[in-house]
Amino acid sequence: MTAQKKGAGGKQPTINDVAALAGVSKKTVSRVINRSEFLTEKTRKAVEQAIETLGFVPNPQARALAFRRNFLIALLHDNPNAQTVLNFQQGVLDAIKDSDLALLVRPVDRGSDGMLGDVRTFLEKQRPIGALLLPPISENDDLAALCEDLGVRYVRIGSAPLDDAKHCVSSNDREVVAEAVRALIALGHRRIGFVRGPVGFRSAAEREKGFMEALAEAGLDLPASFNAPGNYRYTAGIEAGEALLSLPEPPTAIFCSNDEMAAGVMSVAHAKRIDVPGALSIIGFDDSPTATHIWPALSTVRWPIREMGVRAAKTLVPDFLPLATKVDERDNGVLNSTFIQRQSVAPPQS
Amino acid sequence: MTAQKKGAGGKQPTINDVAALAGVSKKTVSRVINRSEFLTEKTRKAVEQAIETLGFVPNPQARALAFRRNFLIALLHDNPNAQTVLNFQQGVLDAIKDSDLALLVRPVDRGSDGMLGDVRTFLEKQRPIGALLLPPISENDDLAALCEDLGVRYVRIGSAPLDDAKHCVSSNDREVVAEAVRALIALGHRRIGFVRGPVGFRSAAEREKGFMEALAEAGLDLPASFNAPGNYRYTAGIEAGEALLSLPEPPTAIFCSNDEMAAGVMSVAHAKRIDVPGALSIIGFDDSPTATHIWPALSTVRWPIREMGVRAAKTLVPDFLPLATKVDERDNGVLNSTFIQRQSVAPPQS
DNA sequence: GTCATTTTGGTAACCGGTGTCAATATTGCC
DNA sequence: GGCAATATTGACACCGGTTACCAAAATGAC
Repeated sequence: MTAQKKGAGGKQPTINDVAALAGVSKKTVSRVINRSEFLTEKTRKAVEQAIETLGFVPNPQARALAFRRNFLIALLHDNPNAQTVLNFQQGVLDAIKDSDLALLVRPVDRGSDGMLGDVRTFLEKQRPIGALLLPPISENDDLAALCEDLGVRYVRIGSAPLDDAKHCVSSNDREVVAEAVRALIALGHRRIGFVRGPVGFRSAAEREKGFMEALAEAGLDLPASFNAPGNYRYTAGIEAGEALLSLPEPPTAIFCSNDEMAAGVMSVAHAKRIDVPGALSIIGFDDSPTATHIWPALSTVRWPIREMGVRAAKTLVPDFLPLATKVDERDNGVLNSTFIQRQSVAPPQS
Repeated sequence: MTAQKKGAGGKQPTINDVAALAGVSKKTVSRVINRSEFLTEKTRKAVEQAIETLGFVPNPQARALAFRRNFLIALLHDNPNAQTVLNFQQGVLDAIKDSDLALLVRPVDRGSDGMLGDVRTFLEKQRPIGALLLPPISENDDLAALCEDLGVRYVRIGSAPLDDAKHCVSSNDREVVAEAVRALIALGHRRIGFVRGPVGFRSAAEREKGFMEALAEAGLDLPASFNAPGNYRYTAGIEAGEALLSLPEPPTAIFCSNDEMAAGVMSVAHAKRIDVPGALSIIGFDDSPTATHIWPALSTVRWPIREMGVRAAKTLVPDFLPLATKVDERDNGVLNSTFIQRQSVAPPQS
């Protein structure tokens, strides 16, 4: 029972009450709150005792005003994938759990003209210590510049380093995509299709690079007809599936740049009575809930999104985190994604 | 171009700067900010002009301190469904868009012992104006009592009224489930299975009631073997599917209490080569992304979650919202869910 | 024109913390 | 013991707004 029950009407005790009770000045209490090192053990104990007795909780608004900084960090995201956002968010919360920080969430409308202005207004009004930028908006350099300009720290999350390690946490998507495609090749696949991500997305480019690398290693090439455009949406997967699976000699395996599009391709396969994985292997990317909710379960690449949230928070506000299991200076901020094998992949028929 | 570009180092202008420029006292500026009525048109214009020129943004921390209240509202959620949380969140943000409010997000671990204590600590530390409780934690009366005790307003979101209208926004799930089941019956289905939600969840109970109502109306009953337990997870859907579809006389249609379980049932049908919807119709609930990402697309019930977010915010903090399209006093806080027909439903065979 | 009443603007105190810097222990060293 | 160096603590202004209260100006009644 650490929580002291206060009568509903009873006012919250202030630092002055604590100071009076402990017989010290409010500044000393402030020092205890902020874990100043220049304190006698005896004084500290006395103050802590008084805090405990009164059930004192420092007023964050007052602190924020005095510190000229809010104890808030902002999570800026466009929402391509709700589960990703929430997992990341959970990671951030894991990291700031025992700190004084709280998390502000702010969806951003990537498309809109006023986007930059909106974010500026938001940051000016809330003045968070820092901002975390989730992809795809993390790829927007103007946003990073805006944070810089406003003196708001920032960390960008990406599928490959977007910035120096102080400002970026990323995963090694390219390598893992290559690994996944190598697995297809090892099974005997030679006609492998590709469904691209949206133009201009770094994540899409990385996945494509990984795919191409694996193909090149094996001396295979990608016919234009096997290379379908996409935009990370289910409907794009449907279109790509229609296109690739209507070819006279369709691919025996298709790598899709994300799970939703893979689900679309799989739907087309079902509609065309093409057996998955017997006649067609499919791989996606993200390990979204969809990956395990479709049948057969989708092989995919999981990026360590929650862990990236933890890492991002530690990178953003190391000085506000308790006992901060510090991020190694020499760390480059790259975390490992994993290729996950499920039932959607098998050797090609005969 | 409302945003004024400030040099990076340049300090944020304060109310004093505005007062000086406009040639009035800070009190007058404060009156303008807070839309006081006792002001000459001329004075107000002058102050607004100065604010515009300086790009002044009132410091929310200072206001919060002076007002003795934070301009924050908290969203407390356990995460059964990421998309739901995010959609609701979006609705809340729509509602508070032009206010001074910001949204704090706080996942809650329903299972953990310290849950109540954690939430208490959070609320005491952040002191938000109010809290929004998403299901399933909205069903926890202790949480509501805690808010009451701490003087934090709250609104509970539920599948049926959980509280008086001042504290609750809900949808009419029961009716719409009944409607969906009636649709099955109208198509000719007589052997209809049911996959329940988790025990103790209000939402699960409501969906079950709706299902039973429709059956009763048609003079049908639910054999025990057609009534499968579930917990809203995909794996529960798999188990339920295995059970129901292995019966000598399996149901021709199955209503699942949520989409994930419906996806599980559908996977089993695919594995057993049972044609959906030819030999088996399936209906889910939630209209989650999964519903449209599986094949065939799932008929389901969509609850107006984003709109509920808007409504919840309006109910929680009507006094902080601009021109608040006020919630009608006579409104009971119930919004309408919708039955959505997709490809997973058809008449029973022969 | 004078007095009472209503509007408006100004001053000072305050919200609950923190920074600065000086004042007061405490310790080390000769 | 005396003095310098160092460790602790406190006084006070200040963060950027708000309210309380008062004074000045404007308006209306006689």
